[in-house]
Amino acid sequence: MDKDATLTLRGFEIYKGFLQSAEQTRMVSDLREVMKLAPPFSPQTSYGKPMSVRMTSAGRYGWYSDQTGYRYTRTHPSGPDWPAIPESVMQVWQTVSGVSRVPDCCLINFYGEGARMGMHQDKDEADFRWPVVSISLGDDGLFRIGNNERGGKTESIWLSSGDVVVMGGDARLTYHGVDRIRFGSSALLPKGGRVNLTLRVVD
DNA sequence: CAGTGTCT
DNA sequence: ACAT
Repeated sequence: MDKDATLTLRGFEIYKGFLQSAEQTRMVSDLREVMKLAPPFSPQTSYGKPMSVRMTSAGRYGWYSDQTGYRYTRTHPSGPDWPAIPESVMQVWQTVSGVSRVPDCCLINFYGEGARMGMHQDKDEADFRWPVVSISLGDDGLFRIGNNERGGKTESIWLSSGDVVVMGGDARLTYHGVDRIRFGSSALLPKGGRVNLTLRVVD
Protein backbone atom coordinates (compact mmCIF):
# COMPACT_ATOMS: atom_id res chain seq x y z
CA MET A 1 0.00 0.00 0.00
CA ASP A 2 1.26 3.49 -0.84
CA LYS A 3 1.31 6.19 1.83
CA ASP A 4 1.34 9.51 -0.03
CA ALA A 5 -1.63 10.88 -1.94
CA THR A 6 -1.15 10.78 -5.71
CA LEU A 7 -2.85 14.14 -6.01
CA THR A 8 -5.04 16.57 -4.11
CA LEU A 9 -8.14 18.11 -5.68
CA ARG A 10 -9.99 20.79 -3.69
CA GLY A 11 -8.68 19.25 -0.49
CA PHE A 12 -9.66 15.69 -1.46
CA GLU A 13 -6.60 13.45 -1.12
CA ILE A 14 -6.68 10.96 -3.96
CA TYR A 15 -4.58 7.80 -3.86
CA LYS A 16 -4.60 6.32 -7.37
CA GLY A 17 -3.99 2.56 -7.48
CA PHE A 18 -3.79 2.28 -3.70
CA LEU A 19 -5.00 -1.34 -3.63
CA GLN A 20 -3.26 -4.04 -5.61
CA SER A 21 -5.33 -6.47 -7.66
CA ALA A 22 -5.09 -9.25 -5.08
CA GLU A 23 -6.15 -6.86 -2.31
CA GLN A 24 -9.18 -5.79 -4.35
CA THR A 25 -10.17 -9.40 -4.96
CA ARG A 26 -9.88 -10.17 -1.27
CA MET A 27 -11.99 -7.15 -0.37
CA VAL A 28 -14.73 -8.15 -2.84
CA SER A 29 -14.76 -11.62 -1.28
CA ASP A 30 -15.14 -10.09 2.19
CA LEU A 31 -17.96 -7.83 0.94
CA ARG A 32 -19.85 -10.83 -0.43
CA GLU A 33 -19.94 -12.23 3.09
CA VAL A 34 -21.30 -8.91 4.37
CA MET A 35 -24.00 -8.92 1.68
CA LYS A 36 -25.17 -12.40 2.70
CA LEU A 37 -26.00 -11.01 6.17
CA ALA A 38 -27.12 -7.57 5.02
CA PRO A 39 -28.67 -7.71 1.53
CA PRO A 40 -28.42 -4.49 -0.53
CA PHE A 41 -31.54 -2.34 -0.97
CA SER A 42 -32.51 0.83 -2.86
CA PRO A 43 -33.34 3.56 -0.34
CA GLN A 44 -36.17 6.03 -0.83
CA THR A 45 -35.35 9.72 -0.64
CA SER A 46 -37.41 12.26 1.27
CA TYR A 47 -38.25 13.74 -2.13
CA GLY A 48 -40.10 10.53 -2.93
CA LYS A 49 -37.76 9.09 -5.57
CA PRO A 50 -35.64 5.99 -4.99
CA MET A 51 -31.88 6.26 -5.29
CA SER A 52 -30.37 4.57 -8.36
CA VAL A 53 -27.61 3.00 -6.26
CA ARG A 54 -28.21 -0.09 -4.17
CA MET A 55 -26.66 -0.02 -0.74
CA THR A 56 -25.98 -1.81 2.49
CA SER A 57 -23.64 -1.20 5.42
CA ALA A 58 -21.25 -2.81 7.86
CA GLY A 59 -20.26 -1.64 11.31
CA ARG A 60 -22.00 -0.32 14.41
CA TYR A 61 -24.11 1.97 12.21
CA GLY A 62 -25.52 1.86 8.70
CA TRP A 63 -26.66 4.80 6.62
CA TYR A 64 -30.36 4.79 5.76
CA SER A 65 -32.87 6.97 3.94
CA ASP A 66 -36.65 6.93 3.59
CA GLN A 67 -39.48 9.45 3.27
CA THR A 68 -38.62 10.73 6.76
CA GLY A 69 -35.09 11.68 5.75
CA TYR A 70 -31.51 10.49 6.25
CA ARG A 71 -30.13 8.89 9.38
CA TYR A 72 -27.82 6.28 10.75
CA THR A 73 -29.45 3.11 12.09
CA ARG A 74 -28.14 0.35 14.32
CA THR A 75 -29.82 -2.38 12.25
CA HIS A 76 -30.47 -3.47 8.67
CA PRO A 77 -34.08 -2.65 7.59
CA SER A 78 -34.86 -6.39 7.81
CA GLY A 79 -34.00 -6.41 11.53
CA PRO A 80 -30.51 -7.74 12.34
CA ASP A 81 -27.47 -5.73 13.37
CA TRP A 82 -25.13 -4.67 10.57
CA PRO A 83 -22.25 -7.14 10.04
CA ALA A 84 -18.73 -6.25 11.22
CA ILE A 85 -16.53 -4.14 8.96
CA PRO A 86 -14.07 -6.54 7.25
CA GLU A 87 -10.45 -6.36 8.35
CA SER A 88 -9.33 -5.76 4.74
CA VAL A 89 -11.38 -2.55 4.76
CA MET A 90 -10.27 -1.50 8.24
CA GLN A 91 -6.64 -1.72 7.11
CA VAL A 92 -7.18 0.95 4.48
CA TRP A 93 -8.62 3.34 7.08
CA GLN A 94 -5.69 2.67 9.40
CA THR A 95 -3.21 3.48 6.66
CA VAL A 96 -4.73 6.63 5.19
CA SER A 97 -7.10 8.24 7.70
CA GLY A 98 -4.39 9.70 9.93
CA VAL A 99 -6.50 9.06 13.05
CA SER A 100 -6.36 6.29 15.64
CA ARG A 101 -10.11 6.03 16.17
CA VAL A 102 -11.86 3.22 14.32
CA PRO A 103 -14.74 3.93 11.89
CA ASP A 104 -18.32 3.22 13.01
CA CYS A 105 -19.80 2.73 9.58
CA CYS A 106 -18.84 1.28 6.23
CA LEU A 107 -21.47 2.28 3.69
CA ILE A 108 -21.38 -0.01 0.66
CA ASN A 109 -22.81 1.56 -2.52
CA PHE A 110 -23.42 -0.45 -5.72
CA TYR A 111 -23.55 1.46 -8.98
CA GLY A 112 -25.05 -0.54 -11.83
CA GLU A 113 -25.31 0.69 -15.42
CA GLY A 114 -26.72 4.22 -15.38
CA ALA A 115 -26.58 4.63 -11.59
CA ARG A 116 -25.39 7.96 -10.20
CA MET A 117 -25.21 9.91 -7.00
CA GLY A 118 -26.37 13.50 -6.87
CA MET A 119 -24.20 16.21 -5.36
CA HIS A 120 -24.41 16.11 -1.57
CA GLN A 121 -22.58 16.75 1.68
CA ASP A 122 -21.81 14.04 4.24
CA LYS A 123 -23.33 15.77 7.23
CA ASP A 124 -25.25 13.14 9.19
CA GLU A 125 -22.28 12.49 11.48
CA ALA A 126 -21.82 14.00 14.95
CA ASP A 127 -18.28 15.37 14.56
CA PHE A 128 -16.97 16.64 11.23
CA ARG A 129 -13.39 16.64 12.48
CA TRP A 130 -13.18 12.93 11.65
CA PRO A 131 -12.31 12.28 8.00
CA VAL A 132 -14.29 10.18 5.53
CA VAL A 133 -12.40 7.53 3.55
CA SER A 134 -13.71 6.28 0.20
CA ILE A 135 -12.61 3.11 -1.61
CA SER A 136 -13.44 2.43 -5.28
CA LEU A 137 -13.82 -1.10 -6.66
CA GLY A 138 -14.90 -2.33 -10.09
CA ASP A 139 -15.91 -0.07 -12.93
CA ASP A 140 -14.62 3.49 -13.34
CA GLY A 141 -16.80 6.26 -11.91
CA LEU A 142 -16.73 9.97 -12.76
CA PHE A 143 -16.40 11.70 -9.37
CA ARG A 144 -17.40 15.37 -9.15
CA ILE A 145 -16.21 17.78 -6.48
CA GLY A 146 -17.99 21.07 -5.83
CA ASN A 147 -17.88 23.58 -3.01
CA ASN A 148 -18.92 23.88 0.64
CA GLU A 149 -22.22 25.41 -0.51
CA ARG A 150 -24.50 24.29 -3.33
CA GLY A 151 -23.75 25.60 -6.79
CA GLY A 152 -20.64 27.11 -8.31
CA LYS A 153 -17.94 25.57 -10.45
CA THR A 154 -17.02 21.92 -10.05
CA GLU A 155 -14.11 19.67 -11.00
CA SER A 156 -14.32 16.01 -11.99
CA ILE A 157 -11.94 13.07 -11.91
CA TRP A 158 -12.32 9.45 -12.98
CA LEU A 159 -11.90 7.04 -10.07
CA SER A 160 -10.98 3.46 -10.88
CA SER A 161 -10.74 0.17 -9.05
CA GLY A 162 -8.31 0.34 -6.14
CA ASP A 163 -8.33 4.13 -5.81
CA VAL A 164 -8.80 5.60 -2.32
CA VAL A 165 -9.98 9.13 -1.48
CA VAL A 166 -9.68 10.86 1.90
CA MET A 167 -12.11 13.73 2.61
CA GLY A 168 -10.94 15.62 5.66
CA GLY A 169 -10.20 19.08 6.96
CA ASP A 170 -11.65 21.84 4.80
CA ALA A 171 -12.89 19.21 2.32
CA ARG A 172 -14.94 17.32 4.91
CA LEU A 173 -18.16 19.19 4.08
CA THR A 174 -17.51 19.74 0.38
CA TYR A 175 -20.31 18.76 -1.99
CA HIS A 176 -19.49 15.74 -4.13
CA GLY A 177 -21.24 13.16 -6.29
CA VAL A 178 -20.89 10.56 -9.04
CA ASP A 179 -22.07 11.54 -12.53
CA ARG A 180 -21.62 8.31 -14.41
CA ILE A 181 -20.15 4.84 -14.54
CA ARG A 182 -18.11 3.34 -17.36
CA PHE A 183 -20.07 0.11 -17.19
CA GLY A 184 -17.93 -2.94 -17.95
CA SER A 185 -14.61 -1.07 -17.75
CA SER A 186 -13.24 -3.35 -15.01
CA ALA A 187 -13.11 -7.15 -14.77
CA LEU A 188 -13.10 -7.20 -10.96
CA LEU A 189 -16.85 -7.77 -10.67
CA PRO A 190 -18.11 -10.51 -13.03
CA LYS A 191 -21.45 -8.77 -13.61
CA GLY A 192 -19.89 -5.31 -13.93
CA GLY A 193 -20.70 -2.20 -11.97
CA ARG A 194 -18.93 -0.09 -9.38
CA VAL A 195 -18.74 -0.57 -5.64
CA ASN A 196 -17.83 2.36 -3.44
CA LEU A 197 -17.11 2.00 0.26
CA THR A 198 -17.27 5.02 2.55
CA LEU A 199 -15.85 4.74 6.04
CA ARG A 200 -17.04 7.18 8.67
CA VAL A 201 -17.00 7.92 12.39
CA VAL A 202 -20.69 8.43 13.13
CA ASP A 203 -20.67 9.43 16.79
C1' DC B 1 -31.68 18.63 -2.94
C1' DA B 2 -27.62 11.26 -1.42
C1' DG B 3 -33.16 13.10 -7.27
C1' DT B 4 -34.52 14.79 -11.68
C1' DG B 5 -35.25 17.70 -15.69
C1' DT B 6 -33.78 21.37 -18.62
C1' DC B 7 -30.92 24.57 -20.78
C1' DT B 8 -26.16 26.42 -22.05
C1' DA C 1 -25.15 24.87 -14.05
C1' DC C 2 -29.13 25.36 -11.80
C1' DA C 3 -34.09 25.34 -10.43
C1' DT C 4 -36.71 22.69 -7.54
